[in-house]
Amino acid sequence: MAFDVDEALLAAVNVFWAKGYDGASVKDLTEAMGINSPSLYGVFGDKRSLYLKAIERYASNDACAPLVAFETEPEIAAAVRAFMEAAIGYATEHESGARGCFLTSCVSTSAGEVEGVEPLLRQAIEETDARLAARFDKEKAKGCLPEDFPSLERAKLMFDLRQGHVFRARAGLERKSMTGDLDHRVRMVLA
Amino acid sequence: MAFDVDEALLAAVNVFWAKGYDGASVKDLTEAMGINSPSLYGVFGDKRSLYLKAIERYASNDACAPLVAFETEPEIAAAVRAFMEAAIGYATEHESGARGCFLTSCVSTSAGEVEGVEPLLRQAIEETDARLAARFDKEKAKGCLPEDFPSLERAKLMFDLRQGHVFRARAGLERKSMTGDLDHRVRMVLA
DNA sequence: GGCATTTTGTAATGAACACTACAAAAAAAT
DNA sequence: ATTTTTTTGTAGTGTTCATTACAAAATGCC
Repeated sequence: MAFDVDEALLAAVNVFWAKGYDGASVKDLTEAMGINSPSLYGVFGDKRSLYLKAIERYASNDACAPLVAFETEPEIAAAVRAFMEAAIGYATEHESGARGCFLTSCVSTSAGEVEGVEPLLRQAIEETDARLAARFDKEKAKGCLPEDFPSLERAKLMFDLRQGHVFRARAGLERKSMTGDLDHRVRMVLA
Repeated sequence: MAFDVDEALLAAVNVFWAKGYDGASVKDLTEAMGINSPSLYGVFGDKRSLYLKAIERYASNDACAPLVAFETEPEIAAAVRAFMEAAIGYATEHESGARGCFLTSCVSTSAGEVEGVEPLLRQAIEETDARLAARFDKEKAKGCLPEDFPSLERAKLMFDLRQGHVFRARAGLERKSMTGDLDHRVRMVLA
């Protein structure tokens, strides 16, 4: 039976997320993916290529969940809050059991060692910044935010705050230790 | 000649920082440390024990540089800014060439896999939060901040903002892309 | 100076690593 | 139905891994 490539790739994300690139063996990967190593090499190329594909998949899907929350909530302050809450929830209660964020908590480690990783990280950051800023620009066009509202800087601010939550979650801190100041943070973003 | 244990440990930090725990071989470590493997095992125990000691050393020394900047600057707003600038500088221009922060960019990855790491990370975070909060409490006692100023929450905010810069630095983004909004961030920390 | 300890230098150990080979079975394509 | 492609299942390859052994040299301690 031909295996479901996307399902296998998602399984690979979860292994890399739990163990990092060097800590995840091809045996770990093939077991989680439910395929044999010749199939892994046949379809994905090699371990590093699989890793790059895993990063791309994560960056274009999972990492976007808080973005989607931000984009779909109609009122902007509620949208900022939704982003933060989604990010915290995602980092503390992922269905795979992994904590933090694959990109920040694992892929970062290999940025200087595995060729091709750093550009992907940079791209993911820049695209997230841009996507967050685009929502702010929409609010400005509607007159809900001032014309001189610094969309990109506030987008970066939201992204940076998320990284703090991610690190805390990875270190095992409780969700509720991260939710006490969200009102202030939302105000900070929209000030 | 007996080797300098602290110098060797610092060299180990730099290797682990560049390659992560699994990516750093004992050969890499002994070469950088300038000792032979029986000495590494004799003095430090084994690779994992060395790693834990490297984390502790980093957490009690290097990770503290922005804290020291925050604690030594007499005026509180300038102190907050000094923290941010020191954190950015540290993450982008470390003398070893490493980018980001050892704890966030590398140690995080092994949090769920290497026994003993997660408690150290948690401790480092909590101690940093407390140390930042202590400076705020001092300012409150002096009457420079309001009595109801939420020291711990703002300490956490500063720490979380730092994580954003750390991730960007690790991904290779330029220092100047991170410094455009510091005024706003300082204001929000003290609001 | 003599003895004890540490370090060097080197080699070895057993296991694990990423990746490939290949025949048979299964699935997909025609 | 036949042919082609993919996958399974298994084993093998050469290298690397963390760690230990051990003799000789160097250093530290009394």
